[in-house]
Amino acid sequence: MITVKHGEATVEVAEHASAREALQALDAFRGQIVAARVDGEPWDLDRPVPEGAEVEAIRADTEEGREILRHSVAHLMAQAVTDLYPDAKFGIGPPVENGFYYDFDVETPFTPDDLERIEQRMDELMREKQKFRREEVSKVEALEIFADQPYKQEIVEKVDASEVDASADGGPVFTVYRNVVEGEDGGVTERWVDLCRGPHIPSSDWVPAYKLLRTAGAYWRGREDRPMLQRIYGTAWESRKALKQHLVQLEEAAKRDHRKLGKELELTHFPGELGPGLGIFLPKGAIVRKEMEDWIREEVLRRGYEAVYTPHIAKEDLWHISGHLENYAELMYPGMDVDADTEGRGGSAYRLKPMNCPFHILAYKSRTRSYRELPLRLSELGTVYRYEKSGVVNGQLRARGFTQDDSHIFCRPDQVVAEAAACVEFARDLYRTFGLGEPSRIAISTRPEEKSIGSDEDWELAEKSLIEAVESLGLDYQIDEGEGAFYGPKIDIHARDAIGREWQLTTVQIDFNLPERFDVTYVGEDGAAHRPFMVHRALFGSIERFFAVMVESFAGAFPTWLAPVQVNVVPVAADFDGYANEVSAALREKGLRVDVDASDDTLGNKIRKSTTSKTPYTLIVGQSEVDARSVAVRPYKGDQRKDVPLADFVEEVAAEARDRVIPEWAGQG
RNA sequence: GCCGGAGUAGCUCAGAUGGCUAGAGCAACCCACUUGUAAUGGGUAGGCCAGGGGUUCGAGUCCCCUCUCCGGCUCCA
Repeated sequence: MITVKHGEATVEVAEHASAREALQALDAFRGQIVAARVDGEPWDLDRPVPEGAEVEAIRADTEEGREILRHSVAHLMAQAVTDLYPDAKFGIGPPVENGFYYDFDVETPFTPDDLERIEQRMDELMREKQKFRREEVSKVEALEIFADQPYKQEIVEKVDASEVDASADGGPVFTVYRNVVEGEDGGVTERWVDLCRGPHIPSSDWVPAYKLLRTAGAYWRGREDRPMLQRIYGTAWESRKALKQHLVQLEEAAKRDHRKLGKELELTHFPGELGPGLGIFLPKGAIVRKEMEDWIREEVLRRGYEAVYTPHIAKEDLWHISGHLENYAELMYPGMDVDADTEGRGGSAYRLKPMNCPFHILAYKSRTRSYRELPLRLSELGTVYRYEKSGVVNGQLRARGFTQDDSHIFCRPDQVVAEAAACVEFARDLYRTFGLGEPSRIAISTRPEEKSIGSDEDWELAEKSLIEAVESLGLDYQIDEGEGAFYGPKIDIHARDAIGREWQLTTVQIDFNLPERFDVTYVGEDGAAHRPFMVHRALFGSIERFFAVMVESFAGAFPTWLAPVQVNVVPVAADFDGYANEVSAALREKGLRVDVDASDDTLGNKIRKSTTSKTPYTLIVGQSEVDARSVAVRPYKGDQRKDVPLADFVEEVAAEARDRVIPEWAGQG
């Protein structure tokens, strides 16, 4: 007998008892259990537990439980693919957020029909009630098992056995999972095997709900110089209901696509004539954008920033000094040679700016600066151009020309922490104002392994400062190793939209390199020249990107203060156009954006158009409203109200717009 | 950039296996209707079928190249 425990509870079970038996003995096997955790380590339910183990259950409806399920379904999918395409070589198949994938090297890419066939085969495999049998093997054995699987071999080869296990004498260091079918007579047939840490679901028929979603190309190990494999994405859930919910969520996301809504609501336009990643804000989109810009322009001034304006192009030399041409060249548009003579001699090359920093530095350097001036915060809505790879542009979310609400704060080293913290606070205000709530994630990115400049000491100090800044605000954060910019570490702030999707928005970066390269100085109290630190920060990140997030988060139904048309006045007949115009004038007087629909459409159609354009308020006016000097209010969301005195409505909506109210229904579409 | 898919009217889409002057709904414009809470009726106009090459008696349809878009990879604000 051995002892197992679960919190306070302790119980004796037979030697070699499985995790399942242990949990049952502990009365902890309740609900839908997918696996166990033994002394903190994820554990197959049918794997024996050691003496004295702390055993816990992993429920299927937890993130950990779903990961295990998805990983197992990935195995079943790969097995189905191997059955249908015997020559397929398999790559890796991990769980990912909301699903899983598996990569295959196959002759011809998969089609949607193939996915159906694979699903059918998976259904068959599931009915076979295959067990996932765990086995520990040595490196030599692993290489033998995967003799005809070059990608698996590569994974095995890469691992230094001595690192995985101190017993580097050929002892077990890898785990493989064999999918086996147990016959009636106790015989076992092996169906498939994969290299895997596990754990897995107890049996293949345990899968409650799954669906294959799409195929895509993906580089082996994510490296462009390696072969392109065919990836199949799928999802799996603890219940049919949960799967359904997820699929509905995907549909909901598709409905909110800012490219689709941008077109439907006439917000933005991407004419092919401009080229990929270059868009136009149509009048209605421009209003939303202007409201965003107005807010940030007011706020930066309120917070002690000073506005500057800088050009969009500059001589190439500038980008040599800044280091962009050495570290960033592939993202810059090529040079424009101008002023050369007919032989091509002389002249200068110019470049479109991919960043605003050097310009703000030159603004700082326009004269000698004193320590008394610091921190000096320069701010601009700076439009930059980056030659993004053609495959990555995505509407306004990822454009080749975009506008950063960019600021560079020049400060003394002892001011860095406070300035960085103030930026994070500023970002929180921004998210609250725009209906995104509190940041969902704050990530501090450290020095990249390659392509970075500056001394280790400076990097360390800068990284420490950012951590200190976030900690001073009492906020949680995570460290993203090696994800910093080439000139310094950064804080990236993420937020969730109305349907729970996370977006990376704000970036706050510390830079000690550009001040060095441009020889930026200030005169200290001691009369000597000192080097300031520079904090780069963009709170919206990119105005265009944030705009796209707003469109998707509000599903195009903007709160009143952002809505392109805030009030639409609909007279029930031409006789009332005069009063409709009067109503409109009263609202415009308060700075509200109002349309009057004096078209000869039917009332029903006018209301329909007003509603489908997601106008916050539609006012219906006819004889009774004229008589009472009132309006009938039909809000986009909420109850209709009749006989609202005009003066009251004007005050009410003006206040709502002025206070930038985010209504409760925001984000419901 | 790479892998796959797709491009027909301003928008959403029909146009099997090549075969008459390429269709519909919405939007636009004109006419009539003058409306009380989500689509009034009639008419007109609108297409180098993404662009360019080919195959063919004949190409929106088949082949090749280019451009653009979509889903991913990689990268990123």
